Amino acid sequence: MSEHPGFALLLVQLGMEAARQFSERLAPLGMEPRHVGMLVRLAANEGKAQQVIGELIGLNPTQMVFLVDELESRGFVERRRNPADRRSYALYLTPAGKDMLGKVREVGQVHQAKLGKSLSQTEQQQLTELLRRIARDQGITGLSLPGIPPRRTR
Amino acid sequence: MSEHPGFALLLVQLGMEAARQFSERLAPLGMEPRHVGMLVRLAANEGKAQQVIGELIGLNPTQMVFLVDELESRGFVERRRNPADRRSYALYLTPAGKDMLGKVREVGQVHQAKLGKSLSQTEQQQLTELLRRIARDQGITGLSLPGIPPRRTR
DNA sequence: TATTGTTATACTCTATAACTATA
DNA sequence: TATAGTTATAGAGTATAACAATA
Repeated sequence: MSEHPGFALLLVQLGMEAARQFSERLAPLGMEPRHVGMLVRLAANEGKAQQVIGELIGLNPTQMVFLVDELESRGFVERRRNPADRRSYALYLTPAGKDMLGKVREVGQVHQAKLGKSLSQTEQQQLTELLRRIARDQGITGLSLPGIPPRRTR
Repeated sequence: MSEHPGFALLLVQLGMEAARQFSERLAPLGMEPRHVGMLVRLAANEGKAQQVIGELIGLNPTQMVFLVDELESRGFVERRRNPADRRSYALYLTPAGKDMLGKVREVGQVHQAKLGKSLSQTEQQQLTELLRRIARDQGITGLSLPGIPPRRTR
């Protein structure tokens, strides 16, 4: 087990390492993985209610409050009252948020390139295909990133 | 990014899922991933000092105290005073600890089989080979499992 | 004085429950 | 009464610092 780890253990270890490196590479942008999950999901679901977006990312209402607070205070996300139901907020990406999302995607590409630099292009495609098959089989659909929770500083 | 995730994101997501499932499958044995890390490392390093083992797993002296406490109270690990240096403890697996390690390895095999059930044997070998290459390239050698920390109940 | 293992403490993360304002 | 979002609080997880025994 320790000498010749199988793919199950390798997945866990590489997953942790990939997350750690991604987090490190996001740091210069002042972003963390949980912010990325939010921006990506929001880009595909603008105008939906805060808690609806939260369910898509896998965050509860409480976590959403702080995460949206952070991104709103940095001008990446906007809360707009829904006139039809004044209890709920509709969430939108601001232009600055879209810019940041672009930068984050670039970081993601560099990140993946460095992670896979010992594999050929063909091998990277093979790997992606194999992992996708497992993910589909295991019912992994959402964009769940290590859910480091929001900080309490308003 | 959300539509067709690359292997970097897939690694993170599958790694988290694999860890979650492994943890679930260990539960009937009353074990958690951090215990497994300890037993596996200890099997290959019996008689070494507590803090030396700790470094191999990536746990600090404080965490080691609680983790060894847990495993010792369950009769899987034994602390023996080192006559040459009475400050340090040499750690050993008990027979019960070796039995448990065997069961844990079985769980690990079942776990991997279920995780890879949508891949052929050949594909599983391909995947393992590709992941090993990345792990080697990224300098991942140790047996680091999600380091859920020990509980404070003595 | 330095080191092994231990204990105490503070800090962060996370989940849950209580609260407000609208419905 | 129920729901969206918010705030408060308590429990776990984690890192760090202080401590006792031995070297």
